[in-house]
Amino acid sequence: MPLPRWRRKDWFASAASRNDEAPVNSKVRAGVLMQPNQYRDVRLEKLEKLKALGLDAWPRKAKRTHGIAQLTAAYADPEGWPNEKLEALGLSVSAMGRVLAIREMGKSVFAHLTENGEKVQAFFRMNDLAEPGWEVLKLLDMGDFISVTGPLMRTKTGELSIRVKEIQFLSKALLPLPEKWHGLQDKEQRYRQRYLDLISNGEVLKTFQSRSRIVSAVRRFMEQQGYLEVETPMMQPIPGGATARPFTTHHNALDLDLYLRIAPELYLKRLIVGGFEKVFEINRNFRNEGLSVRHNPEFTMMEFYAAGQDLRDMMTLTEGLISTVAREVVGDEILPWGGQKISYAAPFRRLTMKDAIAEHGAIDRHQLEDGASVRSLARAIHIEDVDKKTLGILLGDLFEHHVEKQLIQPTFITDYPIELSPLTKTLAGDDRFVDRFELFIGGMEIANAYSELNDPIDQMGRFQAQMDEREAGNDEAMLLDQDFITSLEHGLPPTGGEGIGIDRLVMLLTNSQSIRDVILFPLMRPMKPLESEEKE
RNA sequence: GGGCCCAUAGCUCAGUCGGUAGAGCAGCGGCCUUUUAAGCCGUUGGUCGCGCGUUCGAGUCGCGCUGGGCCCA
Repeated sequence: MPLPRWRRKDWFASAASRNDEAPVNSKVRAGVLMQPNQYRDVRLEKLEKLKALGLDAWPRKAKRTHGIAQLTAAYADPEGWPNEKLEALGLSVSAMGRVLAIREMGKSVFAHLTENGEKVQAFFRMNDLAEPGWEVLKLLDMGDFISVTGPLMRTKTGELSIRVKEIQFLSKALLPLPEKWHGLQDKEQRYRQRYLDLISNGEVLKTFQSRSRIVSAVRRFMEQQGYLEVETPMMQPIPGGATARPFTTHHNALDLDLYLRIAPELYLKRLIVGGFEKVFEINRNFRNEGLSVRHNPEFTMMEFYAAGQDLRDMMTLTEGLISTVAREVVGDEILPWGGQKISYAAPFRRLTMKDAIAEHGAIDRHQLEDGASVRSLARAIHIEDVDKKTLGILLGDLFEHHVEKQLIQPTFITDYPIELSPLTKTLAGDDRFVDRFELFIGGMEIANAYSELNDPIDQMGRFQAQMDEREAGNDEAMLLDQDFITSLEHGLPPTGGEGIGIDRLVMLLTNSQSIRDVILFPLMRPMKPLESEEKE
């Protein structure tokens, strides 16, 4: 049996030599493959000197009695801890961190150590350092991880500092950090080498720490509401639950083509059929589409379903969730968004799709009831194939054009055309529209909720309509999932369901204008391999 | 997919009308035992993203390509 591709010796080499005619972008490859480099050479020499002093540049464990945050929280206040009191305390601490600034002053040196976004000053004096401390200090570079040990003190300017008696190298950095004042600005390099972005741009670390807290607060809120977190397949034989093009993959042992999920929806509903009352899932979806400031091909979505509930319940929960998370994580319900302010205080505004088009498009409401006038409104904004499209789809087009970007304050849009919503119950009394809302904030779609369609016969008809669309060439139309229909035939109770885009929520709460600023490693075209490697 | 913009030292950026490539930070050497982007003196470092063209001469002008950004679809 042949070895799998990745086990074969030549695989890395052949993978690396693809596109070998293409030129290399030299800007982003500095240091990547141990190319000669002025900075590394100097630091390698220092490394040799460390070894000559009998020191390990990469020991197994750091000497550490306190985290830097712990020290600053306890002792940074100059009122409570004036220098005399600190000296009298006589506490010797060991702290570790990355060296982000070094200020040499002859026979004394100041450095800032950072750990987890917090920093503390280390004060080295020739006379204070135990042998061979001064020799070791001369080998220190910015970017190195070190541990320092000594008593706490306060400098003349009042800054809490460690009067260092002992230095321990923890990790010698061979490459230099970006410029200390401006940080790393080049967007490409910030995304490709996110670690450098995190080290040198303090706000970036804060944003991603906020992201973690937001996800955690969302999870806590859902659990408090009685929802159970579940995990459903990310690899699906029939990608369903949304209209989008999927990524394909393959399982070898079963010789089975699979799709990365575009949504967990159909599996979560099966769980409600199976007897779960309230479930949620926070996980990645994958959609094979272009990139923009609001789209990354893999993105994080929370979907949740509650038996016995409808759209109104979902609205209440959503308002509560978002305003609570804003308060808990950011500490306020009114937050900046670009040059504007957004109020996350519940309740959010509610508006039907038609009313929204009328209001924001300055269009007479009656024109939206009549097919001919809707078509002419659509032509006026250069919608393609107007004559082939149904009224509902054209309403969606009008909404997108006139309204979406205008919805800065949180707004629930309701009463969606049935054509846009194959998995949703119709409105009582008007089967051209469905019981669905989308929540818009900051001009972005943040959430999408339904009173879930639980009539298997109706659902089969909707799938049929989607398959017809597929026949007609729309490769984003949904595929028939027979097993899902079967589950509905066993009985899905009335169910409220919703998806919330976590990345976009994080964008709003951290005032980040691009989704790439809230995804640690956004999708990038890979760098081309180096020529030197190919010439082996 | 279409349009516009960007790519110069490790990083942040200048570079005029086409005439042998510059600064700050970082690095290296020196001075400085309480500094805060420390300061002062000296100094190393360049495939100007890649290729082709125009020209006596291209970082600069033209075309193509690569990567990235923004806007639109």
